Amino acid sequence: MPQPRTHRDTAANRPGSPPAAGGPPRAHAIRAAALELFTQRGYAATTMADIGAAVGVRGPSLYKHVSSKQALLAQIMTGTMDALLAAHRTAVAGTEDPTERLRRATEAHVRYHARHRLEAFVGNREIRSLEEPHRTAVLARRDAYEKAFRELVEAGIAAGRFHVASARLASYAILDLGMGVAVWYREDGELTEDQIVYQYGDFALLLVGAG
Amino acid sequence: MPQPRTHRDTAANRPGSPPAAGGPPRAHAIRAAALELFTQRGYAATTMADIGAAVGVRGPSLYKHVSSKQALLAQIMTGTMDALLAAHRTAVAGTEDPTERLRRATEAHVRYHARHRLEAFVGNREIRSLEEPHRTAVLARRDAYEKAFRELVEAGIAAGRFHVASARLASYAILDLGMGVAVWYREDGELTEDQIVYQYGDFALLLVGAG
DNA sequence: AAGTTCGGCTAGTACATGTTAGCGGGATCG
DNA sequence: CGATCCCGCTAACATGTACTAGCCGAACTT
Repeated sequence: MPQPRTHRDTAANRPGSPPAAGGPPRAHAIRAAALELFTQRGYAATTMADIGAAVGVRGPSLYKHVSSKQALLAQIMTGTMDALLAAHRTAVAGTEDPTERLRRATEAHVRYHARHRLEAFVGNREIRSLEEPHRTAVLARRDAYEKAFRELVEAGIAAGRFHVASARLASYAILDLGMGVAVWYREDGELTEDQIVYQYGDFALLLVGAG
Repeated sequence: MPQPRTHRDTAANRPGSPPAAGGPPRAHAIRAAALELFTQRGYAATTMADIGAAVGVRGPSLYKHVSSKQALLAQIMTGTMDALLAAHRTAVAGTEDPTERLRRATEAHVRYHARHRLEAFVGNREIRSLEEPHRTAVLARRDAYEKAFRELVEAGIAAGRFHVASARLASYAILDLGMGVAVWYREDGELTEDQIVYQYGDFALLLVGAG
């Protein structure tokens, strides 16, 4: 028999807690816990009770803050894709030089996958767990992102600055490099974020035969 | 109420079917169906009934041929890692030249991920679904594979043939390239297996600054 | 002080799923 | 021709899980 339970008085529980940007703080903590668990175990293998336990609450209590497990995933995935696209646009906005544009886009890509590795990891792997209409929406953004990179490479080829047989293959390769970072990067690893970012930027230019 | 069912008479059902290598033909068909479904939906989201339906049989009937869903996954994963390690050993056996060894290892890596993309895909993504002791066994083989690549790069650096800041980073990059292939490669795509293999072999040498 | 809101909790519902038990038909073997 | 084996089936079991219903205490509001 479970013992009788009374209310817990955690820091996040107290109404006096610091009001965070981006919605109620509790909902934010739940999304963060879900993100971690989705990364570790996968969406299907994560239960609402697991997520609840991670924030010090029973499974059903989560429904006071989020509408469903699927909504939790959808928020994570669409937010991630939007952030990635925004980072890309900012990166390429500053210059018209093809080499510099590709370098900056690659650096932004890799930096995002290192700094937000959980989001990027889940964003890449759980597309199949997303139900419609969110899946279509996320896939559309993914395609747009991929296309943007491919066009960057094509522009460099057209300008005679890049020398590579297939723009498609080169852009896939660069994108895959970044996604790999989200898999193995650790903040306490032997390579710093900047080291990886700059090195991978160089790799991208080598791949397309620039300079 | 479901209608009464009688025995189906599928090709794979008839005892006179061609005896295939590698065990009873029915068990092989089940593994193949499981592989495809694990790829599409993930291990946790695939049910025994799904696998059964793919081979024209009810879920429980599968237990006449396999011992459990987990065993199905374990067979796929350990078989894949063994095949990958074997391909690597064969690839590097022919020469002592660091550049040529890295090229051949990369080509073998990429070719495996293209030709056996389902196995490679599941092998990369479902490690967390593997229970002990299989998970530890597969991870050990994965580490060995990764280490073999890193040592290939280190050997080239030591010989003064490669010029790259971090052997670890370069080997991760090369391995990630191959894994990406398993995600997007399609037999009917616009790039042939050989085109990808040779191009990626070149990419690997560019990354490590050979030549 | 009374009422309202917030956000926990337990209990319960509806359903899905891995696996076992046991049945039965057809092919093979002696 | 009878026994056995192979391999399908349905039924059932045990468990797990997303989510709903409804209760209740504490804090905030007026």
